[in-house]
Amino acid sequence: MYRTHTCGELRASHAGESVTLSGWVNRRRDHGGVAFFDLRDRSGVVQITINPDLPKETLDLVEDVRFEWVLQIEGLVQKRPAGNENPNMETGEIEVIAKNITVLNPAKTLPFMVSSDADLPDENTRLKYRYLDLRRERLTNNMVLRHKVIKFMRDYLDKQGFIEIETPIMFKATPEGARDYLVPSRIYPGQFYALPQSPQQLKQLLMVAGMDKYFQIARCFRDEDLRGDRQPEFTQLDLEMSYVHRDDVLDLVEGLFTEMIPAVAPHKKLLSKPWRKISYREAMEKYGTDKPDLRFGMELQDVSDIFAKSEFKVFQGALSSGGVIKCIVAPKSADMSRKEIDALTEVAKSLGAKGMPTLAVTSEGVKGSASKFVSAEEVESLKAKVNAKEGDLILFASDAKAIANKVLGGLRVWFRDKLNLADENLMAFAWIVDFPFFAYNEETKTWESEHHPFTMPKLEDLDKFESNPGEVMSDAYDMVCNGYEMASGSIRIHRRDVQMKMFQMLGLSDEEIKTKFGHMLEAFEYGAPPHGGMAPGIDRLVMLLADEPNIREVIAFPKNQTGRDVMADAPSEVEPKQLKELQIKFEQK
RNA sequence: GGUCUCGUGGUGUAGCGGCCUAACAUGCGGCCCUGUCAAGGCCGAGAUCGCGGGUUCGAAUCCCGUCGGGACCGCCA
Repeated sequence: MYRTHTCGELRASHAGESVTLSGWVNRRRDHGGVAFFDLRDRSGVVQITINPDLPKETLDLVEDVRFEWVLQIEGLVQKRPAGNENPNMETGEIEVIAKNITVLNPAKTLPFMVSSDADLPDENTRLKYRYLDLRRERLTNNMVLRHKVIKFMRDYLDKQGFIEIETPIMFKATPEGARDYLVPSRIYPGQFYALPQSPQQLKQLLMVAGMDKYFQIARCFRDEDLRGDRQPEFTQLDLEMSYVHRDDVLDLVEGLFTEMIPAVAPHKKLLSKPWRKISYREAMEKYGTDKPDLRFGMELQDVSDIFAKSEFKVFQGALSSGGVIKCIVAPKSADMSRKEIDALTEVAKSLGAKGMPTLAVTSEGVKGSASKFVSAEEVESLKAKVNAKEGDLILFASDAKAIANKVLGGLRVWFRDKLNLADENLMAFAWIVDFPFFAYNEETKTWESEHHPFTMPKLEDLDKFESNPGEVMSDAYDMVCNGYEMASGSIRIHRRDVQMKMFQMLGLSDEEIKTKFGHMLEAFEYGAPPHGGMAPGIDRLVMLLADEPNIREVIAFPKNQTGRDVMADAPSEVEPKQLKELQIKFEQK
């Protein structure tokens, strides 16, 4: 038997028990006479005490032991001598007096220390030795937290009458949306499976199949460029329900999250119960994004009316070409240096701004790049309207509304980080609702579905489908939290005629519709129930709950920003024989 | 595809034209040490400063290119 207990579970109540432990040497402290090892397993760390009265060969062995050796310890649990307790350790009241030590496996010197997060190595090195990096308490805890989150979801949904159903990883390529990862077929040369961007079609077909309430911890694949919160494969809690309206879905998921957060991450507070519902339009107007961070204010304000007769050419120009003048007020930032303002202007430009006029409210009146061009009356009405106080910095965007919103939304987040405006223990969940159904693509001059092509339009907008597609609202919704999109969902189309119209609006030919989506349309002819669902992203959720800066920290084996697994070195070339079987040849190498 | 940024012993940093024969911490090796918990003390080994080219009397340091990492924009139905 390798062990009778885990390292982290021992407490004062175990005093007097003989135990066997197995684990890694986290630290060693050799005093020449007495020596200590901290033995670690997933459950935690416990101090092993080696007294000098052990046999010589055991003491010689102790001399050789180094960090991360795997040991088996047989010993006696004892309360530590008075004054020697360590309140910083879960097991700090006791120690295990070693009677026998077995080396299960020695270890080479590791490329980095795993017993401390100080001097964290370069991420590439961490990823190359991911199996070592995961030994860190922090990453181990992340894996445990992730397990708890998924376990809670399964238990909760089970109680609510959901069943978990697996859907294929090898499925069919879809024309719209993200790029597909393709899997060549050996049996059908020249044909490909696609890895699902989400189980969207399959879960709808499960509704047609009468499964009623389905969920799955589903892996999704999208071949797009990566970010800190985006991996090529990621995990969603995918769920779908029959005979529901929007609020049935929202209430269910809100209930799940509201109960889950205190259970798995008690230090996190919820912003509000029930969650706010914010229309897409309001989110864009007030926060400049459809995934607002609601942990702080600094809302965008439209001040076009104040500058209707402005002398400032920049403002004039924006208004005369149909744009707006909007601003945000950054608290206690009137003294920002020229250098900082310049750097921030670059941020604004990267978001599409042509410039970034500012007004600093100081005891000696307003200063800043716009101060020369604004009248005293304008300043007074501005200060009153946006509630700017001495020491505040007002930043403007004057442009087409969409650009102004985007720029100020970006600056708002920049100030959040600079001024520490957001409480990191707050989970500011909200629903974004009433999305437009179509988005106009300026490049291709076509209408595209804003969500996905299976989303139900609002019934009252059906007659605007052709006359005014931009005004059609959809029964889609997003869950946002702290500036991240956490989930996306919708009530789906369950009627063949509406789905057909949708595909036609998106410019698909009858032939394309038949070959790409024929199975969906046919399914809808056999009595498809009204249904809807959503899919919360698990990686981002765990990232926020674990206070991690990116989702790689909560994924056991993530890929780097260029989509590479640096541990196994994938993707990699394959044997010519494999390519030949698939009848694949490359034009050049 | 674009913008910004980083690359110095095993690891993390400092150095940013000559004081560099590259510093500090940690890890590593050796010795000492009976109550530590980032144990402590002493000694020692370990880096052609990512790579290539250029400027210069002289380059870790400046310039160009390239490779690799990260952040962001595009992209992500």
